[in-house]
Amino acid sequence: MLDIKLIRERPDWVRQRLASRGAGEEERVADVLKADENRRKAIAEVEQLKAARNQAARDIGALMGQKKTAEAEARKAETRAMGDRIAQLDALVKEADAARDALLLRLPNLPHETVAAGTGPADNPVVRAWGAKPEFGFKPKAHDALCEELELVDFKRGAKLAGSGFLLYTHWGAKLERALIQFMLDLHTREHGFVEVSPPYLASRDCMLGVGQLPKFEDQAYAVQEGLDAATRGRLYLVPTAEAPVANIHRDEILPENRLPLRYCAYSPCFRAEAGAAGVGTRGMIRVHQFDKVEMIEIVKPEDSYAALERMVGCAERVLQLLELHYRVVLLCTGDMGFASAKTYDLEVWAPGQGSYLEVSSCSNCEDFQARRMNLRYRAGAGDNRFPHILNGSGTALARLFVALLETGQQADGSVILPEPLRPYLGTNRLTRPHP
RNA sequence: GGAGAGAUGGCUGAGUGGUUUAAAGCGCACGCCUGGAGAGCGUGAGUGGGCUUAUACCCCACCGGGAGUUCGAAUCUCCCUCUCUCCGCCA
Repeated sequence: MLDIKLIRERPDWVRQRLASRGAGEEERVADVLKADENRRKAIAEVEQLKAARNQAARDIGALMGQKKTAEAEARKAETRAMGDRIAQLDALVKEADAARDALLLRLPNLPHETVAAGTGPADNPVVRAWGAKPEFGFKPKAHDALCEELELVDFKRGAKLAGSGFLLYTHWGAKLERALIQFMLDLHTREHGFVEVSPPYLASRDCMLGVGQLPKFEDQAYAVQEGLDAATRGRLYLVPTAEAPVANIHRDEILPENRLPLRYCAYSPCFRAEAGAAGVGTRGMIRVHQFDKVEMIEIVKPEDSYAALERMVGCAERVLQLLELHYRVVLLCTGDMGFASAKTYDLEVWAPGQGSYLEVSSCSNCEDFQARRMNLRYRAGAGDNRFPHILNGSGTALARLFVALLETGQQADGSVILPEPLRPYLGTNRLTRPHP
């Protein structure tokens, strides 16, 4: 969430940065300022009364001590009415607080000044590309055909088990999925300095609010219900990304400065309801309700966060480089960025069978937007607690990486050659039909 | 799921309605002392908010979370969460 003091002191700048997202959010700034003013007025009034009540209580205590019972009773009687007034005003403060927070929690982060202005994916500048589109002496197949022929994924039965958008990996497909997860975790922990964690796959509402997944995007999450008790729905959510639990590991803490940067990586399945997304990308495994992902989270001092973002993108790129996949890096423009992010790079891997690039990683610097929501601070010095910056990045998302790997490695005979680093994990250098 | 016990500041740990609107010890920071260190002595130190040029002063709130009783709640009542012990169920 945005710093209310920043909004108070530089409302025009905040409006201008919000406007760059092109969603009209800048119109909410006036509402926020009004709500903030209401809140402060209510607080000032009730606190004055409370100070008076506290003084009265002290006086009564002293009178009782001196056995001046009559005076004490008289003082009690005149103080009694104050309690009701305070209760009323407290309720007003609570209301004003909630009103302000409701607005603040729905305002997106401010795009960093280095982010290109734009309105959609077409305006995302390509920062660099690595490798080249592979050449084939034949017409490359799409991954769904390869999956069926090599029995890597059983789409039909996956849908039978949980509905459209759920995958049943089989034979080499299941092993390849597992191998990719392990390969990426090994890479990030051994070479990139991340600490591996394995979080719960359900996250509390507070965690979801903390990363900015809620309250705006409730329709995209799977809310679970505990047993038959419908009242429990909305307390826990299936994680849409490991970012939700992992970024919140230190919520409500004040970290010693020397613990930063904290670098975590985690595997988790990711569950996305993505209501009403029929049409584009519904075929195969490019857009599904559950996919696997290895996520990187970094908590850093503010002055280090943009260098950390570049580094994190490099860590994600390293995965694709080692797997010998052609990809490009794009900088998301102001109109295409996620809610919590100040600056985001996407990695798009080439999928020859699709004839298009697929997003397999998104690395974002959320600055202090999330730290503020989750009340995570670090001690920069005596009496100087600050919000750290939090970054997240996929390193990388599966399913689509799986697609690119199959489509890139496919051979004329229908088999798929694996890049060298995966071979030890699978015990083979080539995927073939599991049986004749 | 059932029964019981517990949750206090960085840690330990007092505190069952009012000079305790959080004692004491340890640890911490600074100062004095010392050639230096230690010991000793002294001082200080939490979080958020309001008011502010101010991380100064003053004020409000915070003893797991929420509600209540009261002039006044760490303390009494109710609900919830978490931890520990035991029982049941379970991979």
